[in-house]
Amino acid sequence: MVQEQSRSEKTRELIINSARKVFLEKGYAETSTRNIADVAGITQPAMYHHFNDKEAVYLEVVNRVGKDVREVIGQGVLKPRLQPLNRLDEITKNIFDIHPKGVGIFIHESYAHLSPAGQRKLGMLYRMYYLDPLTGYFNLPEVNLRKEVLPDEAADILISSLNAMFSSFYRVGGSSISSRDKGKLSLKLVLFGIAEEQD
Amino acid sequence: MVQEQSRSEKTRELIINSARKVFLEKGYAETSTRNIADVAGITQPAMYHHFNDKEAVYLEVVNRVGKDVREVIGQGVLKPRLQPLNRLDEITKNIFDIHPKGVGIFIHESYAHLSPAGQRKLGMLYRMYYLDPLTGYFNLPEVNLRKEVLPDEAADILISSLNAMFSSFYRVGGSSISSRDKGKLSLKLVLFGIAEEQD
DNA sequence: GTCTATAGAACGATAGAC
DNA sequence: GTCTATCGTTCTATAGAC
Repeated sequence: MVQEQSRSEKTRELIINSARKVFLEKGYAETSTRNIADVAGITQPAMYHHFNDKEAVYLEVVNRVGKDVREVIGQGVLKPRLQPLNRLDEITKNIFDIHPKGVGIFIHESYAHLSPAGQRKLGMLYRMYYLDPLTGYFNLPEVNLRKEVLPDEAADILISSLNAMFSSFYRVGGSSISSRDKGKLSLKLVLFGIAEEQD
Repeated sequence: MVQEQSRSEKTRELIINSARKVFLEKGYAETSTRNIADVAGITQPAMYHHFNDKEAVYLEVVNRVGKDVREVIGQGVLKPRLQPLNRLDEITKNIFDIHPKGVGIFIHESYAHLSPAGQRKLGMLYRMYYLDPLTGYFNLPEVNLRKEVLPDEAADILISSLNAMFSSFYRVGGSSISSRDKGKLSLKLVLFGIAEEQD
């Protein structure tokens, strides 16, 4: 049952998709409502006919992006042919493909600039679309977490630590290895550490 | 040979110490020149008699903070009585004591808001005061790094990953363990990973 | 050396014509 | 539903009196 889209709905979608590009690239604080309007090809005040304020646009974008993230995590967790490590490698690769400048600039750095209500909502969306699906991976029987770390903590640490390596000043593994292998190496470092375990 | 401090030098020191508090707490972008002047008890334009611009104040602050960081790392590396892990635990505790909101908000998040010359200088200061001293630790013969990771990469990963855990939405180890033990646990997770190594 | 006053730019958001 | 015009705020930085 495909519903015909009104002109207003089309413009609203256009704004969301334009905002998605800019918010993912620059984060909430560095994105102006004029940036979004320019990409959408409308004037800045026209945006306010479709959304109450900048925060409402952002949270709708997080909702859209989050659904994509949940989808790629869900796909990855259920791939039975792959070893667990390769499955997680595919998951994290897909997450960072969605976030060209990392997850932190899109989610974590935006948090402080929202209203209290917006902060609560962002925390909820982050948990629902990023952390809970990843917790599903760490709950798999074939994944062995260290006993001090709970599955939902592991999900948060994984995203935050990978993001830190992703946007680091330096580059892991030297300049000779491909970015694909760097992702896999970063993942191994988060999972198994940067040092050899002592006896 | 103690030199008497002129009034101008005293005001300059006052500005730097006030700016240090605010920059460490909020980072470069969220700190206004009025914030700094208010804490110093002067008017905002008076600052411009002592510094060319906001960036110059920030880079002088990074220079001061950085010297303190190099100092606590140097002290920690040379403590021969402690086991290497306890030594690194003491080092990272002291680094994060200097940065009440983490290293990232002070260094990494400021980078994008500086001029190209300022970015080069910040990168230089970060390497000189944070990474190089920590590389000294990872070069110690009793520290066993994973073979894929070079000592200077380890230094960068350590600071970035600890910072990510420090400012994470969630809290490692549950609410029952003290923040002191959380620091030690976070350090272990960076060094040895969050998962059990496979056979 | 520090002040008042203000320039000049960017921002989020609103008013009101069409 | 979209536009032009503009309000009110905040920001870095400068001009010029004292």
